[in-house]
Order: sequence, then C-alpha cells, then structure tokens
Amino acid sequence: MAELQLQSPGRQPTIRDVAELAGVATSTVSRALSNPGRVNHVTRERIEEAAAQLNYIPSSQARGLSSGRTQTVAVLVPDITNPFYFDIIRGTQHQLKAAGYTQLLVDTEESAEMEADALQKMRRSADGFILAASRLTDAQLAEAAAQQPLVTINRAPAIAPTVVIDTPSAIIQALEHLVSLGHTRICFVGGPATSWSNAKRWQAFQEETAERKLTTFSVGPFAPKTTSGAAAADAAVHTGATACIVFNDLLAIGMLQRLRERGIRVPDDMSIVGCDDIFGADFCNPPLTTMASPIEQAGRVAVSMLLSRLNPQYGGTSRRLAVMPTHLTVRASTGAAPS
Amino acid sequence: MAELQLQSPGRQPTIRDVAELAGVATSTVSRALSNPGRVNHVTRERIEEAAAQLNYIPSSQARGLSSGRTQTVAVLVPDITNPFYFDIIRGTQHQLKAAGYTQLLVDTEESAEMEADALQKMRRSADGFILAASRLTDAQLAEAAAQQPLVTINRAPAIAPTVVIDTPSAIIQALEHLVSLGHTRICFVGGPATSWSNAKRWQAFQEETAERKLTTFSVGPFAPKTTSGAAAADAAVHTGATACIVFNDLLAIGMLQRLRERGIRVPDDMSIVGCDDIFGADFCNPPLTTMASPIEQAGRVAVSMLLSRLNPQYGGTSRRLAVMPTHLTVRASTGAAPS
DNA sequence: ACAAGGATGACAAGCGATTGCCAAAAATTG
DNA sequence: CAATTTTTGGCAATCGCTTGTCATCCTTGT
Repeated sequence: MAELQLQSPGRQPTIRDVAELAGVATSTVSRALSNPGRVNHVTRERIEEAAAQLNYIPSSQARGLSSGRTQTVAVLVPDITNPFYFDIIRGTQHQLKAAGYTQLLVDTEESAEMEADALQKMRRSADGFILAASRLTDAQLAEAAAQQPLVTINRAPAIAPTVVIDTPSAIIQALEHLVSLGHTRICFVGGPATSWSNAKRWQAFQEETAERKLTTFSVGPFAPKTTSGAAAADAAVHTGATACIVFNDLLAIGMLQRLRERGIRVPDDMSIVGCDDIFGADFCNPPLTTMASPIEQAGRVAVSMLLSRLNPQYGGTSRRLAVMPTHLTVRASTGAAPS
Repeated sequence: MAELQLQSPGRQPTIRDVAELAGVATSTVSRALSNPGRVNHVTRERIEEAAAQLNYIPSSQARGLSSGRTQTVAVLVPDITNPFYFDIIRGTQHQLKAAGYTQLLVDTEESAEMEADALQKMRRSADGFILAASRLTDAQLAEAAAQQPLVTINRAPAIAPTVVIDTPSAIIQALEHLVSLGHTRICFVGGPATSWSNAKRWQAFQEETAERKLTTFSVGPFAPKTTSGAAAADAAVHTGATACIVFNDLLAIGMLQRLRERGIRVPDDMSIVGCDDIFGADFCNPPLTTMASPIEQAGRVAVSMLLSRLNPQYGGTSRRLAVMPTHLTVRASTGAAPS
C-alpha cells in the first residue's frame, strides 16, 4: 500500500527513480544530466532514456539549493505596458531561453523604490539582473551592482555594464532633418526627470542646437504616457516653436492627439519628432517621424553581456558597453516650417 | 580568519544567523516568519528585528524544497508583443504580487507545442498556471489540467476554471450598431483557427446575423497581427460587404492601413469594428470602433481563482467560471452604410 | 606482462529551509 | 497552591539535488 502511494500520480519522479531505472547511482545521473562530458556516452544515453521514460524533470529548487545557481535572470522594466519595453522583453526572453535560463519579469511602475526593493528581495532568486531604463540614483545603482551581477539598458555606463542607444547621433539626425525643412525655433519636450536617457537627449539637444545657432525652448518634465501628451502639446505650442523633438513616441502620440483637438495641423503648423519607433508610431495620425533603434537586439545584447559575466568560462570578451545604432524614420509628422 | 570569511559580503545570511542573533532556535525563526500565529508576539518582534538587521531574505529555493510550494505562478501568453496581453499581464502581476507570489511570464509564440512544453518543463517550478488564450486542443488542455492547477482565460470552461469575455453580447452590440447605421452586408474577418475566442465570435456572429436576416460573408483565418491586415482588407473588400467585424484590433488596424492605401475610405466606403480596445485603437486613423472589456480585471480574476484553489483555506467560493462584461466603444471607423 | 595513469562511477556530506513531535514554561482554573 | 490546559520553543528528520573524495576499472607505455 505504502509503495502504491509512493508511485501515485501526484508524486514527481526524482533523480533516485531515474538512477534506479538506469541501474546507476544518483550522482551519476546528476552528472550525466548537467555535466555530460564526465560520463560515459552509452551510460548517459541509458540515463537519458530512463529520464524520458519517467518524464523526469529536475527540481529547479533542489538544483538551485545545492548548486547555488538559480538559472534565472530578473528583468526590471519601469512600465510593462509601455510598448518600448515589448521588444526589450522579447529580446531578453529569447536570448535567456536559448541559454537555458528563465526570465523573471518585474514591473517597477516607474518607481525607484520598487526597483530597489525588487533588487533586494530577489537577490536570492535570480543569478543576475537586467535593468531597463533604471530609475535608481547613481549611488543606488552602484550599491546594487556591487551586490549582484547586473546589466543596465539605457543608463550611464561605468557604474555597471550597459547597453545604450546612440542618442547623440539620433538627436543630430533629427535636428538636421528639421533644419533641412527650414525650422529654426525648436522645442525639446522632456521626459521623466529621473530618466538618464532624457538627460542624455537633452544634453545632446543643447550641444547640437548651440552649434547651429537655433532658437530653442524646452518644456517638461512629462510622464512618458500618451495621457501626458495634452499638457505637453499645450506647453510646446505656447513656446512658439514650429517643431518639437519629443522624449518618446508615447508622449509624441499624445501630443498629436491634442494638437488635432486644438486644430493645430501637423505638420503644417507644427512638426513632431518622437523617439523609439514603438508599436503604433506607424499607424497614428499622422504617422510619426521618429528615431528608431534595434530595441529587441538591445535586450539580446544585454543578456549576452550578463551571461558572459555569470559564466566566465564560456564568456567571450565581456564588454562593459554596447552602443546600439539609431536612424531617423521619416513619416508624416514632420514637414516644412510654416512661413 | 574563517569567521571573517563567513561574514564576507558575498555570503547571504541564513536562518541560522538570524536565530543566533535573536537567541532562539532556527525552527522558531522559521515559524515566526511564515506562521506568525504560532510564536510569541515579543519573540517574533525580536526575530523580525534581527532579520531586518542582517538584511535577511529567505532563500526561495530552500523554502520551496522543503515545503513543496514555490510561491510562483506561470502565466503563458501566445504573444508577448500583442498589446491585448499587456493588460492581462499587468493584472496578473498585480494580483500575484499582492498575494506574495512571483510571476513567471512565458511567451508561447502562438504555438501549441511550445505551450505544452512549457507546461511540462515548468511543472516543478510553478505552483499553478494561467493560460491566456491557450492554443492547446481540448484533450491536451484536459491532460494539463489533470496534472496541475490551472486557470484559463478566453477558453472553453468545463475543462478547467476559466475567465471569459462575454463575446456574444459584444457581437450583438456590434451588429446592432452596424444595423442601426444601415449596413446589411456584413463580413466577419476571422482570427487564428486554433483560437477558441475566434470560434466563439464566429458562432455568435452566425447566430445573430441569421436572426436578423443579414447578408453575411466571412474571410480568414488570419494571424492576429497588423501585418495580416492587408490580406484581410483585400479579402473583405472583395466580398462586397460594407462593414466588417474583425477578430481583433491588431488585425483591424492593419486593415485600416491597407484600406487607406487602396483609397477605400473608412467609414464612408467601409465600416470596421475591432475587438479588445487595445493600446492604439484610440489613436489610429481613423480611431477604431471596438468592443472593449476590462482585460486587466480578467487577469486579476484569473489569479484569484487560481489562488483560491492553491490555498483552499483562505479561498472563498472557488468559482469555475467568470464572465467579463463587454461594451462597444464607438469611434470613427464606423459610419452610415454607403448608399 | 606489469605498473602508471586516466576514466568512470559510488558514497556521503551538505545546501537552507520546513515541520512533526515533544518538552518546558506560562497561564488558567478549582 | 496544586492540577490542568494552553503556549511556546527546541530537536532532528527531511526535501532533491550537487559535488568533493575516493575506489575501481580499463588503457596505455615500457
């Protein structure tokens, strides 16, 4: 009876069951499954067959407990509903899966506190972290980086390995585009104050416009959501600028909606350039001119960088910085400056 | 020296460290932390203080190993970049977090095989599963449901507990809307053949149109992506219908783009109704009339249903079915039938 | 043909928590 | 104040796997 219970369907097969069926010791099974080279070819096949027959899946818990590795990476994003992160998430998911890792997705809701909290709470359950557009301060980031392996995306390098979008180049392209259309009064519509990307974009904007002797304005900060677009649009219009470079597409799309409501024609009265080329940028009205980057690839690269630190043996050159190229995608939201 | 090593920053504090600092046995610490009622109030406070002081976080691995529970729920979605799932994901994430669970997000890439595979592979690492728009066959689903606790979203009930969108009501509302605008030739644009939702929508469409003696057409199946919209639009136009009810917004938005390319005016020449009210439905061109549901809430409810099975002690009534209401959001993609 | 060396596999000690069982202490009662 | 009940806390086994150590066996070189 007792034996029957042990074999009841509820019970999961353990490494011991496999060892018994294959006629070897449990340690041999363990090695055969996780360290193939150490075990005889034919024995391993016998073990694998036994495992398959029993439908055996190793317990990640037990495995993690004794090995100290969880084979899990946590990906922290500020807002899971922001399409910008879709592609990052998909990129990391792909790459992690390929390497046999599990992805733990966390939405930090644009809050530095939640981010730091997650970093703490999950330090035991993840081998490493990927922070997309981290809202942490430099000090917090440095502390976190000292505690556990992590890679940031769109965040100052030096503190931790980073994948960044080539913002200066993007801004230059956008400005050249606007200048070639005859614009001279250009407004920068800012994103979150805690966003490093925003700071970088603003900085590049200032440098470039100074060289070109353009009249510039800036408004913000605004939350990176379409709902903030109305306020952003009103503020931008108020400056008297004829073109806006907007922190991201979400905000830009929101502005488009507001401008239409107010009867301000885009691009006839006002040109708009967004950033990120997110889902929706191609079918909003008018379709948005925007600065595009290979975002999914950024997620992939971030994972590669992290994994090469986690597994130095395989790891090729463990870079500390990867820069993703950017190009301007011109659609219908930009046009000649009003005369 | 050895002691210094033990206290080195790399080492994580264990339950033993906490016990020692608080002057109690490890079992007392364990109980104080996970079964508060069983331990003296003041002792527990002392323990909690010690834990906080050491910055102690229990190892989820060890915890899971001995308790058999992982405090983790896996959420399987067919396509992580489909905005429809964003709100579901956010809903599940919220609810799970509130209950102290961790969410494991898996993108099954619209593949029944990947879905079944994930279900198998992760059966040891998750206490339960939530399947959003599962692509499994009924038999597969039944088998999976027998192996582990799971809740489905938008899938036939009876096999497993389910949260469904009230599709028939949505279709009725859409049809009434179109009829009231004078349409009599209506086309159903179908989604994936393996989608239960699609089957349900098609069924409701047939029943309702039969009662109203409308001329109907159907085209499809199409992949639920904007890129399939071109083919869908061409097929729909070819039928001669003056209005389309489209499987989902993604497809509908793709159709909008194609129709514009072809110079077919929406809604003057053709009215379009989508489904889901996803991100983008309000700012596409023209803004899309669509059937909206409280999707985030669907995710929440699914989690509640699952958790009440996992923890029967707290669990209120463990429902097997929840129906989410639907309403038609009328925007600019529908208008009077061409005369 | 024998010793040295390399493969291979068995044994058993943990990894860090949970939990059943029981003893000690405290609170309650007559 | 003794007897009884209720709390509270300690001990130790256990979860399923990894991994260091060591014995065994099969290859080789001489």
